[in-house]
Amino acid sequence: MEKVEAATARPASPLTERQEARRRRILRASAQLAGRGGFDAVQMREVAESSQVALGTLYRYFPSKIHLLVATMQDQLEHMHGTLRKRPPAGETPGERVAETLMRAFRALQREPHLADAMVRALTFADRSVSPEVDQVSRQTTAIILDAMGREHPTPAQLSAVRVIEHTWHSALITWLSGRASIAQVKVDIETVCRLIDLTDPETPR
Amino acid sequence: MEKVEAATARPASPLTERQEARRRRILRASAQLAGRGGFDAVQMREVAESSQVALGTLYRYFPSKIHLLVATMQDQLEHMHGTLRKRPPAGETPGERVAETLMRAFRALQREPHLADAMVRALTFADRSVSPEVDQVSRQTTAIILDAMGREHPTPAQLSAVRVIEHTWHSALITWLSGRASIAQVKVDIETVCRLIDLTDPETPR
DNA sequence: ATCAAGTCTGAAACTTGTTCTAGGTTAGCG
DNA sequence: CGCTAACCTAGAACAAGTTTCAGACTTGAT
Repeated sequence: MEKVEAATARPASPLTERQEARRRRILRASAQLAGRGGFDAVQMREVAESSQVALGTLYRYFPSKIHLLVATMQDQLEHMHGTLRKRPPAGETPGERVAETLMRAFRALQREPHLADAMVRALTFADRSVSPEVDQVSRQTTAIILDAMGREHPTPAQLSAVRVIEHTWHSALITWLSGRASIAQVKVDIETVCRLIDLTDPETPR
Repeated sequence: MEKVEAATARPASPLTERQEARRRRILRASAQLAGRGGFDAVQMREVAESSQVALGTLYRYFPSKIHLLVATMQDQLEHMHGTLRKRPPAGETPGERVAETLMRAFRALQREPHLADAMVRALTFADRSVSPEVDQVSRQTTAIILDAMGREHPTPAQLSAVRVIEHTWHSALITWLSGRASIAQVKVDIETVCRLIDLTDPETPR
C-alpha cells in the first residue's frame, strides 16, 4: 500500500494552517448547500457567507463555481475510494466486480441526489479552463475501476473498455439525475457495459 | 416536399406563418452565434436582436437558453439524419456500420466545433425542465444508430448496447470538446463500444 | 368592420456569477 | 521590533440570464 498522495498534490504554495482551514470550510459549505438544492443552491455569496470568508477570497481559492464544485467532487471521490477499498467486490469476473463497485457508488450517490446533481452537472459543464481538475477526477475514477477489476496489468483493450465504462457511467448518471432514466435502467446500462471487460479479459472463461 | 412533422411535433397551437418564420429566424441566429463562439457566444439579447424579435418574445418561444440550444440541436440532428441516410454505411457488421456512421457525424461536428460545443453543453447541462426536449434528441440519436445497424428487429440486448453507445457518444464528445481527449481517442472509444453490438448480434459470425 | 383575446415590443428590473477597489491583517524576515 | 509582500475583508460594480409590464399590433369570430 504505497502513497495515494499524487492525487491531491497542490504544488502551488503549501498553504498555511489557517488557509487549509479556510479551504476546508469552503468545501464543507459547498457540499452542504449542494446537498440541499443541488447545483442552483450553491450560490457563491452563500458559500462565502456560510464558510466565513469574503467573496473575493472564495474566488481566490476557487476561480469559478465550476472549479469549486469539481473540487468538491474530488473531495468526495477520494472519500468514496477509501470506503470502497475497505470492502472489495465479490464478483467472479473483473466485469462483475466493476459493475458491483459502480453500483455501490451509485447507491451512495442516491443517498445525496442533490449533491450528486451539483457535482455531475459541474463536471460535464466544465470547459477547458477546468481541464486539469476534471482530468484529476477522471483519473481517480479510473483508479477506482482498475482497483475493482483486480487485474494488475490491464491490457490495452481493457483500458479502452475502462474508458468506455467511464463514459457510460457519467452519461448514465446524467440521464438519471435529469429524470430521463430510472435507477433500474442505470443498473442495466452499467451491467451491459461492464461485460466489455470480460470480453477482453484473458483469464475469464467464456 | 412534404412535411417532416412528427419529429418536431409541437402539439400546442399550430403557429401561424409569421410565427413559424420567427421561430426559424431565432434558430438560425442561435446556430450562427453558436457557430462563432460556442455556448457563451449565444447571448439571449444578441439572439433576440439578431433575429429581430423582442427579448420577451424570444423567451416565449424558448423558455430558457438551454431550451433554445437543445431545440437548435434537434434542428441540426434532423438535418444530419437526412444527410446520413443518403449514403448508408458500408461496414460488414452492424457494429462497424454504426461506428462508421458515428464517425461521419463526428467529422461533421468537427467542421463546426463551436456549434457542437454549444449544443452538447446545453444537452448535458439541461435539467428536468428540459427533459421532453432532451428525450426527443435522444430518440433521434437512437433512430440514427438503429438505422445504421440495419437490423429490423433489434434484440433487447442490442437495445441495451445502443443505449451504452449513446452514453459513450455523448461523453466522448464532451471530453473532446473540453480538450481532454484527441480525435483519435474518440475514434477508439467509439469503435470499442460499437463492438458491443456485434457481440450480441445473432447473425454476425464471430 | 369591430371587438376580444392573444401576441409582440421596448425597456426596466431583478438575480446570480464574476471582477474590482480601498483599506486592514498576517506571515516571514532582517 | 518593524518592514514588506502577500493575503483578507466589505462592498460596489459589472455581465448575462430571466422576469415583468404597459402599450401597440394581429388574429379570428362575429
